[in-house]
Amino acid sequence: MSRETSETKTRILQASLHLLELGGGKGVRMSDIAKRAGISRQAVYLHFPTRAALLVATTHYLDDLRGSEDRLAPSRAAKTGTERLDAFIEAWGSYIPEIHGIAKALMAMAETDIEAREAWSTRMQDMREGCEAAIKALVDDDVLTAEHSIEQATDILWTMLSIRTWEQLTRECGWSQALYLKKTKALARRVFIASL
Amino acid sequence: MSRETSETKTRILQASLHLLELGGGKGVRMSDIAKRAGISRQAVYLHFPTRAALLVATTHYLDDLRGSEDRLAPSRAAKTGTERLDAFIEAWGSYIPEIHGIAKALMAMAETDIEAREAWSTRMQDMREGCEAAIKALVDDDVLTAEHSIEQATDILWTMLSIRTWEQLTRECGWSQALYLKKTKALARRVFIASL
DNA sequence: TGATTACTTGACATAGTGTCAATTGACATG
DNA sequence: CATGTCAATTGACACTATGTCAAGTAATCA
Repeated sequence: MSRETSETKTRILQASLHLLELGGGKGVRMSDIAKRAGISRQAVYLHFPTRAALLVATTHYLDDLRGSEDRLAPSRAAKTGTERLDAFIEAWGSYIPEIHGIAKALMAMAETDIEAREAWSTRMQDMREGCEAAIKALVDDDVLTAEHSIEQATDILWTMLSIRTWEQLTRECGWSQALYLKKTKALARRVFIASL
Repeated sequence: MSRETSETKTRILQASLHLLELGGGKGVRMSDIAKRAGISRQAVYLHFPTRAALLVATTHYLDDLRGSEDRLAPSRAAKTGTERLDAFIEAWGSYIPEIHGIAKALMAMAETDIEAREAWSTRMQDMREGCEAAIKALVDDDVLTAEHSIEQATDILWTMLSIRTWEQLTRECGWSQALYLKKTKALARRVFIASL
């Protein structure tokens, strides 16, 4: 929306993003970000009122950079419900590693900070809409498993595709990104598609 | 193992457990615990060197209280693999709400503290063994879906039964505990059992 | 020349963990 | 009774990180 972003503001966002991506979201302090942006710690507060606000702004900055909307184009263009499900998992699942650092920081912050919690919640709600659209495409094709309502199926897909689930499978279980994508797609088909 | 737990130590653990269960793991401070145990904040450190150590000790205390081992008896006694899978989900899934508060605190601490991370990791690894046993029972009955190796099936079940997944479904999606159990069992059958 | 803007420096408040030293009260033992 | 020990108390302090405030500087614009 609002352009007119000052050069320094952008430098701060770049610094924030870089450190967050690098360190996997681990303890990135205001002073770290300031140092990398080449300004004093206090100057950061001239642009962002709190750490939470900076983290939130960083996610928006990342979205702008990576064009999160465009990623969903193939999903929306899919001909069949099954294809759409696959495409959505591919798109979101491939986006996760890129946003993981910042997501982790925001999730941690959300434990204590309301602003951060709401920002995170909104983002996840957006993602949920993608899940719902994919599920509805299955319903349109009349292939959704009978045992799930649309809402419950959406809940399940949303949970399968959560960042925490991705973390557990790739970090704790050591799955490669490719394996994660392949298995998640197969799992989703098995769970949601009736005609197997 | 080591008995000889002093009365005060026990009071601290009780206080810790109570506050953690109550507040859902939200910001329970050393001073809160001390106050509830009826001693000074500094006195807590006479019994537990760090907050992390206290949290870890609290989980062990909870296990002793609730007899986490006994819960798995029905699972181990199950006749068929499918029954075992159901019984394991029932046992662990019912345990989650009881440990959720302390688990959340420990998970949050694990982000920064090595001691906490290792303690948590060990507990989750224990749980994973239960998953593996359930999966192996399916293999023994020759009903495990062909597409999963034992290890991958274990990974998937482990993730399905993670605390994060429970949190998402019951907290974010508003599922009741009963619905969570029912759906999780159904999902596990659908994913792992071939002869459907 | 003077005002405005962006930034700097240094000091400070606050919150929470963890440490330390000096002290108190209870109880046990020679 | 004297002594020592143990558990706990109090108060002070170090440390880390966020966030605030005031005073000063340097560049730019009118």
